[in-house]
Amino acid sequence: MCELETRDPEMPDQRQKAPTFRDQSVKGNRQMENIRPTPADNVANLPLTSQVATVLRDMIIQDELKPGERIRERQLSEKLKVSRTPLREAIKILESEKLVETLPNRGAVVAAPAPERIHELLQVLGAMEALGGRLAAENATEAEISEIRALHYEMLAAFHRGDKLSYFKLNQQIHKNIIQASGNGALIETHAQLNARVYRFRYLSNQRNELWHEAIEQHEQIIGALEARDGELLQSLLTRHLDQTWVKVQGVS
Amino acid sequence: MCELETRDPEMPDQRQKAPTFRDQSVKGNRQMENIRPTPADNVANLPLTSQVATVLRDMIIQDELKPGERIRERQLSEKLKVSRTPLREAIKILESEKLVETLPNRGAVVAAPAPERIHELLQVLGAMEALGGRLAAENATEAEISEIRALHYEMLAAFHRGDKLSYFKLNQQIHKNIIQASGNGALIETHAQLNARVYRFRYLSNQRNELWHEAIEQHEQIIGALEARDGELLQSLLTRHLDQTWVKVQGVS
DNA sequence: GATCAAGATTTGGCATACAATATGGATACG
DNA sequence: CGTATCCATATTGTATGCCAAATCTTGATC
Repeated sequence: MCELETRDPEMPDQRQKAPTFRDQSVKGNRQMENIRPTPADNVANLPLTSQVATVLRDMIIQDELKPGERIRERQLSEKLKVSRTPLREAIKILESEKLVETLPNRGAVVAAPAPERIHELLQVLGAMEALGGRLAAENATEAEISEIRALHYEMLAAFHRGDKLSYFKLNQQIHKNIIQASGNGALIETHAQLNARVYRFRYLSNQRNELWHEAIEQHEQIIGALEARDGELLQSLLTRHLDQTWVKVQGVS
Repeated sequence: MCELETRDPEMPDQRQKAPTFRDQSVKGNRQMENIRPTPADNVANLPLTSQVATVLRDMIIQDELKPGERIRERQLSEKLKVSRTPLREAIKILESEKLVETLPNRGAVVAAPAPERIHELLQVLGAMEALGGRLAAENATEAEISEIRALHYEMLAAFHRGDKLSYFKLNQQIHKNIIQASGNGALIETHAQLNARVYRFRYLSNQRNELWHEAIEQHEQIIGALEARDGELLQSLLTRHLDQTWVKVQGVS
């Protein structure tokens, strides 16, 4: 017993790999001479599990890990320079976000939702945006509305430049801002989580689709309704908008 | 999740460590003579992490773990007779379900949402039920509608008996069935997850409230609309129903 | 009485061990 | 030649011990 050491003192090389800076923040050292002001720390010193989950989530959403692809724990943990423990915990998080599926004794694979599933998700997302629109019409500040209008013009700019990527991201941002203007935190979270599940498909659809002008048209109406604070109209516009998304996404799988 | 009984046959004693099963498994022994039938194994031999998550979830929803209460890993892992590894993974699952919160370096506590949060959740839930109702009006089978009607009468029975617990559970079941009749899998999942977060509050509210007859009245209309397959009406009834829930829940925290 | 320093406890994370299962290839058999 | 069986290997699931960092507790000092 007592499988003593086997521990070598040059391990620091082994552990600090990830973007974690957990360094001298102990109490004795209270005067801050050249300590970096640690505004960015709020990102970096989160639990490693959360960081790993974020990385994985981005890898999946950005198609770096393809749907159906298997996630091998050891291999990935080496690549990310973390141990299996936080990686496995991160996988559990993504699993309950439905971004990965795990089969008993066979590990995790990136979720590959069937087209019908995407349709379902878009329906739910549509209901969320409808609610968000209704609430935003009541609660949005003028500044929020102005920002949305500004984003809309940026999107128009990207549209006329043919910059599909910027167009897509601004489009997403506009919807996100509308939801955020609702002031309903639970809605914001739920919407974000659902959106992550369809993000990749909407991205792919955007890449190969020529229905831009219709979406532009709809956005114009949507923002108009928001500025007029017409909740009912906004609600129905958003629902229809998401239905249209399904048309565009269809067949991309 | 989180409804009628069927709980606790498997949980209390966690001794399915692999007492048997390891000897003549793969050999030519194809017919199984006196192996214990254990049809419940399909539940019991899920990954331990999932089992632990289920147990914890039930403990939280059923108020066995109180909001704000701290979850000490080692202590709880001893109590459940599992190691810290699956317990920690289970906690991550519940964390992303928002049933627990974890503070960095201070571990997990049972979520204690502010009343305003509950209101937000009920709004989102209302939007989901509205969607569910609309879809159910289109897609529900006659059998599903009949079952809902039957549950309604059971609920009336419980009402007249003053059996609050049964009333509550049947009420929940009815709403769950409506959502299920929508045929939208993504909606079913999302609804269940959100519902878990407010379950306890609705339960407590039900225990100490005298607005039963109004809810009964509303349910009558809801089921009528479903039978008439009037999606629009159903949608608005359900939204209003959930708004009313907020009135009842208010002040229970 | 306030402050600070030294334990005690707990979480976060790593590494390792090992059993159970899955996978893929080799082999045997028809 | 094809198919079924068996074994080696890889991988996951779980347990366990360890350690560092952070938090909490306590006690001592001024």
